[in-house]
Amino acid sequence: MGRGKVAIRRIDNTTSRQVTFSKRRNGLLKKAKEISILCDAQVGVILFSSTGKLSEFSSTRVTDGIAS
Amino acid sequence: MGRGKVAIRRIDNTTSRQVTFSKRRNGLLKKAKEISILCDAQVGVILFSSTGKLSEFSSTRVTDGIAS
DNA sequence: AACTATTTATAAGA
DNA sequence: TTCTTATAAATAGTT
Repeated sequence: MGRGKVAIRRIDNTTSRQVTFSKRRNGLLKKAKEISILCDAQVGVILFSSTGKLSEFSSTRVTDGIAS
Repeated sequence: MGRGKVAIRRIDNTTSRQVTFSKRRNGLLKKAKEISILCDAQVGVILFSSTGKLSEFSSTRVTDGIAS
């Protein structure tokens, strides 16, 4: 999508890679949430950026079934 | 996307829900793979459909760090 | 399972 | 780095 077509290979430029990570992470988490709601599915997503920053989504609270 | 705009709420019709799950699962797994390659990120996605079927993606082999 | 009309995501640019 | 917008990609409804 976007102004140009992009090949799926590692982005060499560090800044571009981080910008793209931020944008696509938001998109991925949004879609994970949508499919969990639309389709009544249980979904978990976890990402570590190349700088080690964690992002996650889960359709059910992580404490479910552990304690309460 | 698609012929009509769709509200993000549970799809009541079972057939439609399963069809949408298949389509969106494919899209989600594809995007997970793309961000892992483009951005050199570690990514895991796991889905259980409402019928209990499992789908998953991980950017690194699940055995990494467990044995070898 | 294929097909498109449309919506949505997003690559570049500002 | 947040906002814009042209364009690629995903997908809802259809066949």
